[in-house]
This record gives sequence, C-alpha cells and structure tokens, in this order.
Amino acid sequence: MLTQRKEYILSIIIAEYIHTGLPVSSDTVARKGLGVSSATIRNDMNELEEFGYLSQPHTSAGRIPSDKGYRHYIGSLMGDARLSLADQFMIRHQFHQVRREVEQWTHLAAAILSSMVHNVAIVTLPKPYEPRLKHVELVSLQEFLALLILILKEARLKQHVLTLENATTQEELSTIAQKINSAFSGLNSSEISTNDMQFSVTEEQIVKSVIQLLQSEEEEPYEDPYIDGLRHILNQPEFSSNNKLAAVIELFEQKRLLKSLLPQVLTEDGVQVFIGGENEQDIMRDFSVIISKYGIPGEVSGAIGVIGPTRIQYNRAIPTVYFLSSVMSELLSELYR
Amino acid sequence: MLTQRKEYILSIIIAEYIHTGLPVSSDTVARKGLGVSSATIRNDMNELEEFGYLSQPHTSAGRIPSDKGYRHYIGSLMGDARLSLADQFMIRHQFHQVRREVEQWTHLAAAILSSMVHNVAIVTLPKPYEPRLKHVELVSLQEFLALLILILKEARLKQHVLTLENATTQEELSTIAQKINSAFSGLNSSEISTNDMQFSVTEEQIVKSVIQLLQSEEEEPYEDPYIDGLRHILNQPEFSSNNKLAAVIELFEQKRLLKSLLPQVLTEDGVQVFIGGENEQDIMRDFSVIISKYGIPGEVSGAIGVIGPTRIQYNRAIPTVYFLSSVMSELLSELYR
DNA sequence: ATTAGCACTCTCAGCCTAAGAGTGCTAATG
DNA sequence: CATTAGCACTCTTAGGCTGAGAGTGCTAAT
Repeated sequence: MLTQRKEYILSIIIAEYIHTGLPVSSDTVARKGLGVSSATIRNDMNELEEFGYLSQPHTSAGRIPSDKGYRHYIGSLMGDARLSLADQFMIRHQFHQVRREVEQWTHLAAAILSSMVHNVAIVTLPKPYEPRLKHVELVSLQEFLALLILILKEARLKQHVLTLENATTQEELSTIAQKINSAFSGLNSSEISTNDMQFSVTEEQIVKSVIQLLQSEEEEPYEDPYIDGLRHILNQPEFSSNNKLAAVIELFEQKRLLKSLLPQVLTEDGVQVFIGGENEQDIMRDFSVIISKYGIPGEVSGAIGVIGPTRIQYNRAIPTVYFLSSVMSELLSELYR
Repeated sequence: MLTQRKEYILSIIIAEYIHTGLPVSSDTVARKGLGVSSATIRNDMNELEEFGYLSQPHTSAGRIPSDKGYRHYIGSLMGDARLSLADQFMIRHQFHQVRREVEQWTHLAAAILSSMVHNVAIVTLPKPYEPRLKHVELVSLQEFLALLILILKEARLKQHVLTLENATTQEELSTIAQKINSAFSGLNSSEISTNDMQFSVTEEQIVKSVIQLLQSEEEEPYEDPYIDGLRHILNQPEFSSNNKLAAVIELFEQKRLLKSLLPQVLTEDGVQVFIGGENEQDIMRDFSVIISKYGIPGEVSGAIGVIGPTRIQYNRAIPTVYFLSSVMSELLSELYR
C-alpha cells in the first residue's frame, strides 16, 4: 500500500510527464504546493521507484512513469473523467451534420477522436455476427457479364462481377433475382445451401456466388480498419529517431496491429487500455492502445480506438473513446432498429 | 547545345546520384571509363553547373543534379525504357489472380507500383465523365427508413439512407423502383430533373434523392485517392530530418496533393512527370510526381502515379506507371465494353 | 584541348570542457 | 521518527576546437 502522499506525488509526476514529455524532478513536484520540501519528495520518489511505479532514464535525471505507474494511475488515481457536456454536444452535432451512412460515421468518428486526443485513431466498420441475406439484385453489364449485388440484413452492400456461362438478358436476370429473393431472403449461407430447389445452370451459378459471398463475409472477422491522424505521431518527441517511426508506420499500413488486438477487444465490454509492454507486438512497447467495442449486442459490432505513446492523455482518451463508442452504438441501433 | 561528352557526364552523374543519394565527384565519374582525366571532367562539370544542370551543396562537395538536370535526363538521356517482358507478365498475372472488381484493381495497382518503384503510390478510382443512371433499388429498413441504391452506368454503386415522409412498405418501394427504372434508366441528372411526370409525395422525395446523388457524383471531380507504400518514404535518407516528414505525411493524409495535381493530369494524355520545384505546393520542392491518366476516352478516367524524392528512379517509375495505366485501361474496357 | 599538381575550402567526426540539472546521502532539527 | 538543509557526486548537453578527408578550381605544362 502506498501512503496518500506517495499516491499524490505519483499522480503529479504522471500528469506532469504526460504534459511535457520530460522527466520530472523532485523540485517540480515540490512547487505544486505539497507543503513538504523537495528532499522529502526525493525520498518518496525513491520508494516509488523501488515499487516499480517510476523509473529513471539516468542517474541525474528526474523520474518518468513506468507501465505499472500508468496502470495504477488509470485504475486508482485518474478518477472517472467524463467528457464535458460541451464536447458531448459538439460531437453529437457533427454526427447529425453528416449523411446517415455507416461508412461516413466511422470516418467521422476517427477524425473526431484523432483530433481530440492528438493521436492516431483507428475504427473498423461494424460487422454482423451472422450475415443474412436481405435482398439480391442482378444487373446485366454485357451478354456474359453481370453485376451481383447483395444487400445484407444490416443494410450493408457486397458486390461481385460474374462471368456467366450462358448469355443472359436483363429480364432473365431480374426474374432470377426475384426467385432468389422470395426463396432466400432472411437466410444465412448454410440455410441457403441446404435448399432442395431445382435450378437452371445460370441460376445454379448465381446462387453459388451468393453463398460464397455470404461465407466470405462470415470468415473475414472484420473489415480493413480505417485510420486517421497519422500526422500526429510525427509531432511526438519520442519519435524524433525515425527508425522506430518506420516500424510504426509499417505496422499501421499493413494493419497487423488490429489483427492481433481485435479478437480481445471484441469479446470484452467497455473501454480497454493496453499500456506499453502489455501489448503483444514488441514494436508496441512504447505505445498505448485505448480501444472499445461498439455496436448492438448479438447483432453487429466494430471497434474504435486510439493509439499513441505511453504518455498519451489517458484522462482525455478514455472518456472520448467511451463516448464515441456509445454514440456509434446508438446510431447503429437507430438505423437497424 | 551540350557536347556529347558533357551529355554523357551528366547522365553518369544522374544515374550515380539516383543510386547512392550522395553528391558525385569528378573522380567517381572518371572511374566510369571515359578515357579522360578527372580534371577534364571537372571543367565540364563546371560548365554543366553554369548551364544549370547541376548544383553544388557546398564548395568542396561533388555535384548533384538540379531539376533542370533531371528534366533533360528524362527528355533526352534516359531513352524510352520499357518494362521487361518478365515484369509485364508478372503484373498481368497478378491482375488475373484478383476478383474482377474495380476497387480491387486500383488497390492492386497501387501495391505493385509502390513495391516496384519503392515509393508511395497513389491511385484514384475511375470516374465517369457523365454519370448516368442504370438501375435503382429500394430496400425497406424500417417503416420510415429506406436504403436507396443507385447503380450507375459503369457498374458503380452509390447508396443513401432515406428518412421517408410517409410510412412505406417494401412492396410499395419495389413498385416505385420499377417506375423509376423504366422511366429514367440511361439518363443523367439534368435529363431526369426535366421530366413532367406525376409523382406521389414519396415518389417525389425519392426521385429528388436520385437526382441529388447523381449531381454529387458529377460535382465531385474524383474519388478519394488510395495510397500505398508510405513506409518507403521513411527509408529515404533525405527524410531523416523529420519535420519535413511531418509535412509530407500530412500532405498525403489530407489528400491536398491530388487536388492540385489531378486537374492537369486528367486533361493530358501519357505519363506526366513533375519534378521538384515544378510542383505547385512548396512542400513538394523535394519531390517528383510521375503520374498518368487511365480509363476509356470520353467515358471514364482515373489517375495512377508514384511520388518520391526528386532522385526517384525515373527509368523504372515512368515505364511502370505507363504499363500499369495501360493495363488498367484494358481491364476497364473489357468490363464496360 | 587535356592534364598533373597543388593550394584552398568546407564538412565531419571526435574530443574536450564548462554549465546545469538532479540525485542520494548525511547530519541536524522539532 | 519524519523532515529538511546542505553538499558532493553523476550524468547530459551544448559549444568550441582540431585534424583528417574529400573535392574543387586554378595554373602551368604538354
């Protein structure tokens, strides 16, 4: 257990370090009006270091928080900050300014998050747990070429260009589409494939494509994430050495990061925080990820989060991610009922 | 006019500088087997500098090519390099491996270009000159909510969620869609808006949305470009100082670059090269852009290009951009007839 | 026209130093 | 016993200096 003063000192150091990025000296803490001298604080800081909450870049520098320090800060010291009502209002306003489309929303959410936290934001499109066919449309492009459009239950589109085995007119395609719609609307891929209807060659081919598209939607666990605010990362002093930078940019471009993170995020509720070395990827040792699931339980879900150096403003990032994930969830349930 | 030897010296210097990124000394050139001494070459280099083809970082360094030097190299010295047949085959093969969809193609083209030239590739989706309605689909989401799907002439989709003024069933929506399709298929926005048909309130509202969507497609001169290979830029030695880097990344993220470049690209044929200071944006002083239009003349067009430091491998970048733009054009005309 | 030779210029890495920041320890204090 | 003033010690950093090296431009000779 830490004494109250040590807790206080720790929180001052973390707040200060998050603000400046520079190691914090005992003098700096003393000037915050604790009523004790810098020597006393030095003793406390020494113990905080022994307990693993702080570390020293070198003997004659101040202290910086360790991963454990941040973790304690988030758990006990930070308090549960809420977004100001002004911010909440501003965000809601922006969402209502935008066309009512899921993709627009995700892009807007990323833009807001990245600009409010001054770091890289990352958002995936919401994905249904079990894709079901709502409607099929077939459009003739050429004699042997047709565009197959799948509308899924949650108003998501999939499209695919088909090379037909037999020449087919638009009328024929429309008839086929009607047949498929009346027979399969509301079903998932396995339900469709266990039908016992009689099909022509062309119909057979199209139904097969429908099933394939639905299956590919099932298998791919989430869409390519959308990323915004890469520029912020360049202003962080911790990345003035640019070989680290290269690794990070590559991480983002190849989206490996999300692949390792999303499985965890999608199974748990609430805002999750991964600090520095708690991340799997070793390139992520110097980063923290603050991320949350959003969506409608049991129906669709996506993830929204922000990534920055470990000294990211947790007390701003956490409530912002929380609020944005709530707003996205609300909007989705309005749209899908 | 330059003597033949001076031309040769210039081309050696440019090739060498593109390869190493280091100023090229008279000694280095002499060792390339010209049969004259370094002193002679120094004299020539001096003149080349006076004519503006070369410049010197400082008195006791070698020479580096100026923008004018690169320009001359591309125009006269480089020869018209073609992509090797092996490369051509490899590229075509990759395109046939991929699903027949325009978006896939653009992503693949960007990936190939960026990895072959080791720089940032940028591709826009092809955009029709005059969007025409091919087909409309209406899907009921809730009583007062419908998804409007526009299929444009070139098999491009646009979607929009409508809040209906009157409660409407799927049957009613389908009837409306049929009415719109038979009346307006093949027309552009202004032709649709000058109709004199009688509409119900709901029909009126939907037709208005269709017109709006078509118009927004007309006005927006091109889609958000797709970017690949950002990571390459970090390995360029000229960006070890990272304040320049920040400006560049920002340029890419906000896509301002394309906004200033595309109008020129889309009006001219063939591969275009913008070297350093020839670019409008001053951040681009240190960059060259090699870019080309692709598409079907008079119907659809997009752009594909690559961006790198002025010492980019022009003799690889130019033929690669050229070949990729041809392949994309071919694929599109196969798809659209 | 070409070239050997050489003085001159500029950069760069390495080394040193002094200033400054911050600590940890010791001894004194209420 | 917790606190604190005082101070020696450590480490970083910016600045100045230096010598080596690279490359040039000029001159005089061929």
